[in-house]
Amino acid sequence: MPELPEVETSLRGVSPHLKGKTITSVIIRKPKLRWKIPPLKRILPGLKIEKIERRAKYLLFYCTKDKTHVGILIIHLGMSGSVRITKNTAPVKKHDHFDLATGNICLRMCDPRRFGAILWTKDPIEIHPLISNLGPEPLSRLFNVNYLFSQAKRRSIPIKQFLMDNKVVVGIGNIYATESLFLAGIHPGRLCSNISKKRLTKLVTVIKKVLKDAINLGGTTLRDFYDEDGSPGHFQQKLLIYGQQGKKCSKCNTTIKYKLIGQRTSSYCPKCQK
DNA sequence: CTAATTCCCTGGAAGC
DNA sequence: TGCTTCCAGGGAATTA
Repeated sequence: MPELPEVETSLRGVSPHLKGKTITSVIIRKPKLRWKIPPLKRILPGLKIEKIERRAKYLLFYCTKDKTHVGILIIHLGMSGSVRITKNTAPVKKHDHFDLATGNICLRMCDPRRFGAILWTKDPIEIHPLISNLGPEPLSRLFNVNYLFSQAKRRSIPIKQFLMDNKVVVGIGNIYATESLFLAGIHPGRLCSNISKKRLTKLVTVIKKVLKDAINLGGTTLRDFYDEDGSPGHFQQKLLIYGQQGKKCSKCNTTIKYKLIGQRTSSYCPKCQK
């Protein structure tokens, strides 16, 4: 399930193969993922991929023609999507829904559950409706304790749901919210407005560390995530609390429990997290 | 505005 | 073996 580290891993894997290249062909095998895919066969060929960036969990392919900006291809991996670099001629696997080729090199998107999205916009990315209301990037300076404290005190939801809210901070899903709260010693069900500034300082620090560590290990592969080679990430071997219910806490040996918070399973150590 | 709930979709695991 | 049931998940849409 791609969260920020998995999308960042995808970006870093794919970008060197595609940056500066001209798109030669497009194949759409499944016309609709989360939404209908726009008529990219007619739009993209001949355009140059000027650069690829990530915002939240969106991959952004900036396309130009004769050095002039034309539009941005937006790819969201949903919960089961992945992109990889293949040869054009490589056999198509089940759920390979989309190809973008530059000569022999092909960006191929696979998405079994089809919660992903492929979109096209000519507008500046900041005004796109999916992007314009997003909170700050967690690895940026905008995401700091003063910001988090001011946001948290005007909301009344559990801290875990708060962290997973895109308007608060982007890119943090169930895995990294769960891990960060364990490392910060905060119970996932605690109301966000009821946490001291000191504890939120710790939380900001561990969120940044967990995300960076995961990026360095190529992300977390639980079911569907693979990098641009088709290799899995390795962060799942470092998971201390996510999915560990019933096992012993690595810090205090207490049995790890879990409960539903905001319709998501949330594991926690009842002794270490208050 | 916030918060709570439902829905989209399918593979894999568990239960019988 | 083969069925049925449940669960995972981001985030948009809907409702209160």
